[in-house]
Amino acid sequence: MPLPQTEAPGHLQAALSSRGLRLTHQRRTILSIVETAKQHLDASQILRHARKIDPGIDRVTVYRTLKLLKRHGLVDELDLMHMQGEKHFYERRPQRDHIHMACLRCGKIAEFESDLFDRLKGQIQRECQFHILVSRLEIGGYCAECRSSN
Amino acid sequence: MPLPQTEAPGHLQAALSSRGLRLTHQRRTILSIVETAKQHLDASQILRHARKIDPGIDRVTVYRTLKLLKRHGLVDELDLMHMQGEKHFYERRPQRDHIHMACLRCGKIAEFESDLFDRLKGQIQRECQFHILVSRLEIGGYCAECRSSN
DNA sequence: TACACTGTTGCAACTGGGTTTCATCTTGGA
DNA sequence: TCCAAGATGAAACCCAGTTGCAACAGTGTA
Repeated sequence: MPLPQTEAPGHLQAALSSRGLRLTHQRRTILSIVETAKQHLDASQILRHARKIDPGIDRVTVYRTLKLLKRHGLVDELDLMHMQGEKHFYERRPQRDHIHMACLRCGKIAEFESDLFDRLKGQIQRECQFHILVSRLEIGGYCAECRSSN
Repeated sequence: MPLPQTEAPGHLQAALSSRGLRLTHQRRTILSIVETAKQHLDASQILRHARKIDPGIDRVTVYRTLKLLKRHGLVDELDLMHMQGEKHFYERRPQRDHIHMACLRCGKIAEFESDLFDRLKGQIQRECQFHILVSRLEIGGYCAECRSSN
């Protein structure tokens, strides 16, 4: 489940400091991991990566930083249909929202962008008078490979 | 956040027994609660309701039954944007999928059905060759009342 | 109606992701 | 360089959900 290439390296750091938040070593470390991740990582994976750079970093700091990033809309939290227990996964917020499709057989996660999705959100904003801040569309089912094989 | 009226009372029980699953007292109790719920309930609320009918019922049984119902596609599990910690909420699976909108200010949950949503899922099935079993679209933001007041 | 097979229940102990508390340390502006 | 506000680490904690196991109860069969 590769993520699209980082649009702007250092973007998260810039976004944090422009909001007047402190850029500590630990935050820089965590930010760079989230920013360059090739897959969706959960908190414990982020911690493991972070400790390769800064062995003293604590899991509490990872949780706190992720919470901060989420609160500022810089990362999105995913459940990926709870395929792996209650873990949450994180990805930097993309320019354009996408849909996550989780194959319940092989576990692969695919992403998909769609005009229809954008239009749907527009419809909701208009018809429900609902101001959207976050949206999460997760789909569980079987991917093309798993459907054909067997 | 009222749920639409139960289409077929006893439907969940019928669905379970038609699949060859045992209809125990405890299951009947839990099923009737889920079936007639006026809001989205989490496991502990379901347990509390169930104990009014059968005081001996154990929370483990509630968890196991909800898992069973979910596995058989009879109920859907919702996160409601994690507004209340890591609780999961349950609703009997509706005829037609709907979107959940969670107001991050007042906590109200609204539901919305849309042709665009159905078309979007159709597009995914076609273009991604992905066979959809479950889908969950949750939106967080501000509802009409919270936008206007203040 | 009784039997027996097998799935289900209740209990207690456990798991694991995430949070709280608090003393200590660091950041970034003056 | 100084220092107040904010961030960190360590340990204890919380709590939703799970597991292992002995006892129990539906359901099909005779």
